[in-house]
Amino acid sequence: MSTDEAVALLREAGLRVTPQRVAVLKALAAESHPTAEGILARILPEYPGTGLATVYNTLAALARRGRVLAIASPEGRRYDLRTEAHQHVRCRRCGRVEDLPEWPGAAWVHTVLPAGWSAEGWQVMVEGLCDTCRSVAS
Amino acid sequence: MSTDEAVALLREAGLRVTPQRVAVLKALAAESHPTAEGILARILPEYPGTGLATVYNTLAALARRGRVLAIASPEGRRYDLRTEAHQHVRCRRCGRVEDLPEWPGAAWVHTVLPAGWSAEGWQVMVEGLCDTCRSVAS
DNA sequence: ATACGTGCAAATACTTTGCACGTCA
DNA sequence: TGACGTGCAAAGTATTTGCACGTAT
Repeated sequence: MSTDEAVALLREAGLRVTPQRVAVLKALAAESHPTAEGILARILPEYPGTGLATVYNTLAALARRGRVLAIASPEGRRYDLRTEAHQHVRCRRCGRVEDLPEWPGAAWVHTVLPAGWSAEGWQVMVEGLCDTCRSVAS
Repeated sequence: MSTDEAVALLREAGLRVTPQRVAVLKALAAESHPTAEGILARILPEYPGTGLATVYNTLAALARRGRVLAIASPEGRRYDLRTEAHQHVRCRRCGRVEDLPEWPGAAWVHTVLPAGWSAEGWQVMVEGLCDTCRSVAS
């Protein structure tokens, strides 16, 4: 993601543009589903002194506005620049997360909700082992 | 779940039978997808003094043997007596989780994995608002 | 100018672990 | 009896919050 794109995204979201926020967005685009720590690690070389709290604050602000998706997993949260892909595979050994192509079950969702519930979205999480972890010991 | 069923489940899993573990299993059966705290709260009246660590230990032991499923969500983990249902709805306001009937497209999973990955399971999490939260303010 | 964002540190969960004692098999 | 489980407390992690200072608009 270019700086200009990051700036535009922040403005559209109604957030002030700061170098740290631009850096968070670039880190989100550069790495697939990073953790907050992973994002910070990517930012520090360019902006030493950036605080982890700022990363969390930025992610929370973006998530509240629907620009970023928080993915809960047993190894902690990971973040995703929200695209239309809400289906992921997670490696049970290393926690890595990757996208999957679109899930064909969207119509099914609306036919099976318990009475009185409404659906606003969904996530599919496939669990398995990634290429790297499979090639290492078992 | 009856005491006898709980005892049988523990024996099958190769775990020692203790009153606390039986109580954890009964709590899991009595409440839909409780949190560790919720399980403890349900146990305390009958077994005052039970420790939260014991609940976590029991859940971890059962999860390791595949008798219980840990469900990660932004509001923390919830636990489920493992049945074959791995599709859930979660209320975005109160965090409640309920089961959905089986999604008929399991075959899809195996056709979309990234190269080199293997799949061991999957979960579908639909997000929305539950009946109670919908009827309260917006 | 002023509201919002930042960095630090402290606070808050939530979950795991160490240890001495008790108990199931 | 001996290994495993329990309860308590302490230790980890992960995330959020308070506050004084800085900066984007």
